[in-house]
Amino acid sequence: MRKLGIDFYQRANVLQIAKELLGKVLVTNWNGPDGYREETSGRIVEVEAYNGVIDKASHASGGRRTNRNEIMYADGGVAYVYLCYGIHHLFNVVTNKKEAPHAILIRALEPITGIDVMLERTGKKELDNSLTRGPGNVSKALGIFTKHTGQSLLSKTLFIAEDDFVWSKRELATSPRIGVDYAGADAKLPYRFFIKGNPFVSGKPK
DNA sequence: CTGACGATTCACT
DNA sequence: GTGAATCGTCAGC
Repeated sequence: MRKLGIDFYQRANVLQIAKELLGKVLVTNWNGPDGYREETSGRIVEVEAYNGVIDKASHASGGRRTNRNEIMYADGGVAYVYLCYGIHHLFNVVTNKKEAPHAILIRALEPITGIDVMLERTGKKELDNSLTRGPGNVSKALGIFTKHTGQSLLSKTLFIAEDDFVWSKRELATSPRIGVDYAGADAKLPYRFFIKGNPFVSGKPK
């Protein structure tokens, strides 16, 4: 496993980065209550790209800049985590350089390590598709909260890595983003990328 | 200070 | 398919 470097995140094409994130491994490694590290990780199978100030679906649409989304304007390679519906913590990867507010929402993972810890965090009894299906569930399973916003993705407790795993091209699918109907024409942009047929991908199958 | 609402999820009809 | 949960954020007064 090789941790992705800063250059991966700071490129200008957020759609390209989003596609490349499919198949990578998202890892958290927080200190557990007993002092031991609790590593949890999963392979990324669904993402959505948010393309800066020109993207009406983005929190940074039109150059909108608030205390909440300020971190989107930072140099790429950090986390943007915010609370949605007062319940769900949604985890995003900030990309591009300073002042270019690009972000990629991680929507689903296929669990790899720490499944027992994830079950504990989510209150589930056994592994099924719902454990890391959907952005709210991803954060819950990996123990990601709004307090982690701004944390470097090159840190020891939160990072993304690659191994030698590769998808076949046929498995890559594209669609409009979910839950962004307020964005007018931009709601139709094909900025959601996922692995066709993977059971952890959110939404109805096909 | 106030009110409206959201890049969602889940239980229920 | 419908609706509730739940609270920080933000625009407007």
